[in-house]
Order: sequence, then C-alpha cells, then structure tokens
Amino acid sequence: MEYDKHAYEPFAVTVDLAVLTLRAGALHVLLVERGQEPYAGSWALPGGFVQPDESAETAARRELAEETALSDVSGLHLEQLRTYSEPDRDPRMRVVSVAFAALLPDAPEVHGGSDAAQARWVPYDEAGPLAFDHDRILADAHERVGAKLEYTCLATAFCPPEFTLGELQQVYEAVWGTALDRPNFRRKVLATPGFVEPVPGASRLTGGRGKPAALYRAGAATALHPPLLRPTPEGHSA
Amino acid sequence: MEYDKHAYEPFAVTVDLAVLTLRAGALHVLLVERGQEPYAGSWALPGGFVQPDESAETAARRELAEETALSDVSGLHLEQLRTYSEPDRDPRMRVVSVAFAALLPDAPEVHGGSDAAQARWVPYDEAGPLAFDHDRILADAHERVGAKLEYTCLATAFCPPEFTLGELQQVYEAVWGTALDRPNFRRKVLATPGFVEPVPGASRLTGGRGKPAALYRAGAATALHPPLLRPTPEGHSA
DNA sequence: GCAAAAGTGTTGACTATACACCCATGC
DNA sequence: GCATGGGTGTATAGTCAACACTTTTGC
Repeated sequence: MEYDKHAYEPFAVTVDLAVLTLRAGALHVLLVERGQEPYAGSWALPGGFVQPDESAETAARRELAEETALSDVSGLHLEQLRTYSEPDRDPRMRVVSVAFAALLPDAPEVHGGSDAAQARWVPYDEAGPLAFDHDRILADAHERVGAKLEYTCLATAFCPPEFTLGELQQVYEAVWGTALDRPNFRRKVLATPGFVEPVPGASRLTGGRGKPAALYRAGAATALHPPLLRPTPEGHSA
Repeated sequence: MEYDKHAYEPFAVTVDLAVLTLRAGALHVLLVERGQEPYAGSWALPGGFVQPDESAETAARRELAEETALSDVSGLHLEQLRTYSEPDRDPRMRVVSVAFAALLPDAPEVHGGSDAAQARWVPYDEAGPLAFDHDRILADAHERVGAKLEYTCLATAFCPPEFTLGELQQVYEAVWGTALDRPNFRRKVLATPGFVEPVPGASRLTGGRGKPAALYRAGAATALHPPLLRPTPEGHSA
C-alpha cells in the first residue's frame, strides 16, 4: 500500500440520504429539487460533501439537520447503506458517495432548508425517476430497511417515543406493503423480550373511535430472536 | 449541492479486503505484513487505492487478484461491507476506505503478490491486533458473513464447484463456531429449492475413511426461505 | 345499538429438534 | 471387526397462522 498525495486524481466524497418516514400510514421519502445542471429540475436525494474534519456519519447527520430543519437529530436512526463509486455516476467529476438511510418518527413539514431550493415529502411509490443513481440508492434503502425490520428492532425508529402496537404494526405494513394479522403481530412483539416495554397505565385513542390502546416505549433489545419474517408471497417451501 | 473541484481538500479513496477462506475446517483470513510506517511490521488487511477509472468493486477485485495471485477471480464472491471514514483513521492524510469481504473456496498458498512484502493465511482467531482500524473491519466482515449465512446461499461461495453436504456444513460450523446436527442440516439444505442441486451419480471420499459422499453444485437460488438460523446460545424466547 | 379499534383465546397444521439407526468405505 | 463419515427415519415438543370472540370507546 503506497501512499502518495500526488499519485492519484482527487476524489470528491459525498453523502446521500434516503430519509424515510411514515405519513398517514404510507412510506414517504424526503426529496429535494435540483436547481442546476445536471439534472436541473429533477428530484434527488438530499446530500452534500463530506468536510475535511468529519466522518461520513457526521456529515450525514449534519445534512439531515440542515434539510429537515429539525432541532434535534441526535436520536434519529442513521444507517450506512453502501458506497456508490461508479466512475461515471456524476458527469462532471469523480464523486464517491456514501449512502445512508435515515428513519424519522414524525414527519415535520419541510420546504427548503439552507441548502436545497425546495424539499418535499413524496410517497415512496411516487418517487419518480431521480437524478444520478438515486433511484437505485432509494431502492437499496427500502430493501435494507425492509430486511432489517425482520431481525432487528428497527421499526421503533419510525415511531415517536411512546407508541401503540397498532402504530408499530403500521410501520411493518407500510414498509413491506403487506397486511399482517393483528393478534399474531401483537404476540410476536410482546414475546420478544426488550423489543417494547409498556408505559404503565398510559393509553391513547388512535382513530378517534375504538378502544384506547396501551402505550409502549422502545426497549433495550436491538436484535429480534426469533425474527419477525415477512409473509412469503406463496408457499413456504417444502 | 454545490460542486467545486477546489472547495474541498482532496480525499484518498482506498479499498480494504477481508479475504476469508476455510483451511482444514477453520476460518482463515488473508493478511499482509506492512513494510513501512505507520504500523511497519504489523499485519494488515490487503488493499490499495481506487484508480481514477475504476469503481471500488473493480479496485477490490483487482487487488484480490494481485494479492492471491489467482488466475481467475471473476467468480469469487465479493461483498461490500461499509465505508470507514473517521478523519483520523490514517495518521498521514485523509483516507476513506471502502471495505469488502471476499470469500474463497480453496486456499492457494500465497507468499507475496506484486504489492505486499509478505502475505499469509492466518486463522481467524489468531489474527492479532492489526494496523489502522482493520481489527474492526475484520470483525465486521465476520459478523456480516455469519449473518448472511442464515438467510442467503452465501455458504456455497466457500465451496469448490462440486462439494459434499458435509463440506457445506463445515462452512457453517467454522463461521458460526458452533456444531450443527448433521441429519437436520441436511434436511434443511435439501428442503430449500435451488440452494444445492445434486451432481448425478457423482460421489467422493472425504476423510479417507467412511462412506463416499454425494456431490452437489450451487443452485440458482440466492435467498433462503425459510432461513437457516444459528442456534441460540440459550432459551428460544417465550 | 352500531361501528371501530384494541386485546384474548383456541385450534390444527406445520416445523424443528434430538436421537436412534443403517450404509459404505479404509484399515 | 471396528472406526469413521454419509445418509434415513421418527417421535415429541414447539411454534405459527387463521379466525372466533370479548372489551372499550365515539357517535
């Protein structure tokens, strides 16, 4: 491994963020409108350059704070997806991008932070063709989050500090795009120690009507044993 | 998102490889001895710079070919782990490294490719303190591979084109560090369509003694449904 | 009362585990 | 024969999906 500051062409290192949240029970992603070429007028994932004194994770959290204008992004779940480094992914120069998925509990309205001309929450299914390779990054983010719901406690990252089991179930249903059986979902969640813990005595009305639901907090566990597998589209093997 | 070639300090982008294989039933990793400061004399993961015209994946495969001196690395499994970008991870300059795990079926002896002074297969457990943050990269590689064995067909990447079910089981046992019940392992593998397919009529002696084992090839499937979960160290939940 | 949403119970089918047993080979 | 590793069978416990049912609220 030879190190020589002049032996290579400089690379730009950026971060791109797939910021996901649930709005009205549907998965949404934060997009920004590009103001300049290339892809001017197209929508893209928010992102920006990694500064010389920060890691990609730090840069991602900084960009997230700028784009969402949230007062506190320190508790949000940020997950490194992978790095996209095709030489031609940006037509102007060599840009290596470290992609992240960020999970938000509530969806504050966003209409332009400091960087972007315009920012918008877009339903995942309507996130049309995006600039650069961002369609692929977004698809990878969806796939990763969907997979991690199966065997980690990640779903609580989409929920506010106190939530009902119905809201937690909505996370699974929105990300996976399938309906789940409520009694069975409930049992699986409660059977996993440390996934959620009850808030004593607290309950809340959810849909206006119906029985008030008990409230839960995220527990200490991070992994799910056994996993909560998404239903197979067809037959379960032999 | 502003792009300006002069607005940032240049980053070096490298790849680091955790090359894993099975030797005598035990997990081994390929290490190279560093010849220069920093960490001169220490062992490190092989790696090198990403060239201006190649992606990180291409660079990783090129480095893999150089380090192992294998004639054909095109069929080997290469998996991007994550990117390590702490500002101080290399004392000399800003180096962002994209880490990969590579899985090799057989372990050719390696003693210095073109780059490294010396290369060696080291048992995973004896891979002492490594240079830079390579201990962490190696641990992340092990964790990732162990997890992917559960729900993908990755295990065949450790096996030669034709292999016995006993050899496949050894992969799981070596990576997970646990013993598995042979009859049950066999059933699970064969119950997953597309995991392995029999080589008609072929069989081979394995340990010198014992009944010759039937040979199998890797199948077309990539995902495992249902997953082959590693045994829980204790109680299976409620 | 009725609709809606939360929460509980039950049953039958499937699956996994642990273990006993048989087969083919080298020595 | 006997040790070694491959391959088959099976009984029991456990788990899961499906669905019926009860509870508590708003209207």
